Amino acid sequence: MSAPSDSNSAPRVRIAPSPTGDPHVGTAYMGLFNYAFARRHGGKFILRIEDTDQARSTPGSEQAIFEALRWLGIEWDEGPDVGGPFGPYRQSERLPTYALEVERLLQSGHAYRCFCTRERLAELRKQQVEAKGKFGYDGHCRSLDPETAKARAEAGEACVVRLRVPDEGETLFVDGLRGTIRFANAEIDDQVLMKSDGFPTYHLANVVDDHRMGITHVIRGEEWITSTPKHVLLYQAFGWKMPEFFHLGLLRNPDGTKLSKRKNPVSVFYYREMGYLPETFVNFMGTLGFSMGDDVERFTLAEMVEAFEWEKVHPGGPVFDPVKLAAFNADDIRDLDDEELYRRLLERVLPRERLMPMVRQTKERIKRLDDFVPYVACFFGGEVDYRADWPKAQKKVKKRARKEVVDALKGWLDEIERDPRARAFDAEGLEAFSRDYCEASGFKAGELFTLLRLASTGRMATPPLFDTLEIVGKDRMRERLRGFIAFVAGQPDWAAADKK
RNA sequence: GGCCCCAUAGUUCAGCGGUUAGAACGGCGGCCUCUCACGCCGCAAACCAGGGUUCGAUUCCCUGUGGGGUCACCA
Repeated sequence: MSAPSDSNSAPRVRIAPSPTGDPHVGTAYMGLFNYAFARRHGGKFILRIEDTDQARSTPGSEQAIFEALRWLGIEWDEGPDVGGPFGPYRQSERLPTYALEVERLLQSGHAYRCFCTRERLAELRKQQVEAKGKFGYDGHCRSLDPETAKARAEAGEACVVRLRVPDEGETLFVDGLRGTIRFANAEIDDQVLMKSDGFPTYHLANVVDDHRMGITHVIRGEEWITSTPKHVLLYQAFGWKMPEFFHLGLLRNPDGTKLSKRKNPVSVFYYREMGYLPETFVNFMGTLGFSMGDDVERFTLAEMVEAFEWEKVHPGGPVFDPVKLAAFNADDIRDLDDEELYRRLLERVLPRERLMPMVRQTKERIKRLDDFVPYVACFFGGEVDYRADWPKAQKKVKKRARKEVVDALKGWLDEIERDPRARAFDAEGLEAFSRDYCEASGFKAGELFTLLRLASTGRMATPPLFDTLEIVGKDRMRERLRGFIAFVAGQPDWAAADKK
């Protein structure tokens, strides 16, 4: 049961993405650094799926993570699909382990059962916000007698298990990139370890698995710094040897905030579909927060592995600049020989799966086979030119103030992430969602759909809108709509000035 | 707001006590050229501020400022 983690044995590292939605660039980024470190030292790189959030996890996105990482050439040694000596590598399959460990914590008094309802917690939180005081659990159930608490739980009363954090003193750890980081215990919340549905939270599952899988170095994003003391407390409570911690800077949007799909494409698949070369993409990620030194910035994965050391890693959060990525990509495309480029074009741009939906759409609208290409042009590439047809679209919304239009489009863009029907981005779901959205926003279908049509294709005459959007794809549509919104916002207002 | 992290051109990185502070992307100008792109040449562009330490600070320390993260029965 004890893990093989002598300080001089080969390192074991891991990434632990949760399978919710599209494979995130941030996951690939952390994967790259973990991979590079592991390979550099002849260690193992493990992929563990953290699917403890039953509400958000989806089976498809686990596959998507595999696919995205493999596309980039970031291969793992142990994982749910390839197996390994410390499996299972999917947390939903390790529930008994967590139950066992949590019981130990309960018995040693490092954790306690909490029967507070969500309502009470919400109320507590509200008061804390109003009082502008400290946030966090107030310790209501802390002093419950363990035996009676146990009896209540066994009688079926819903409860969670919380970590008992000392009131006094401080908890510290050494970050390999940032030095010693210390937190006053009073600042640390009594973190929930086990949810009422019997699933562990990230904090518990993460520490238990890292220990049991013999993880020696935890390399992850700096968003985790604040919760690391909780993990440290857990290691101490269990009496386990702690791994070394390295918190990398977070990838940022151009405005400096944490990279998010609201502001930037964040799906690895977007970059694949747009035709970035995987080796280029990896190289580009490797220039963020890492440097070979000597002003060298073009390198292969193998070269990065060979050169990898923590002294070359910079802890600040880099902006992910798609313009520079595109420049790298253009450069690498030029370096491909013609045969190779042709092969990649076929594989990436013209595969059967991608073309087939377009074939169906186009069939009854083209007169000659060759018309196909201009007809489907709007399904490829990034930006689209909507300026020519804008006056026509504008007429459809001539009674609206510019701001109304902009807000409606922004709202739609925001909502497609929240609404489950739109999230899948298929024609049927999109239509249902969009019609409801019209109702809610007070826009007529003819108004909104016209705007979306122009934004997505640059034209006023297209196949049915929602079939079109499905083929254009969510990420591409998001990009185009962002561009369109900026364009409209930059137009002079056309509605009468007295209109509210 | 509390706590934590970070800080060199617009952006990504070099620098690791003494440099005309270097490169890439982007920007600007030029050359090449039937156009565009490529290619080539050049220009502008940075050490957040104030205190220390030191013979000497972009570099080490402190404070401030700015940016970011985090404060869930999400990870």
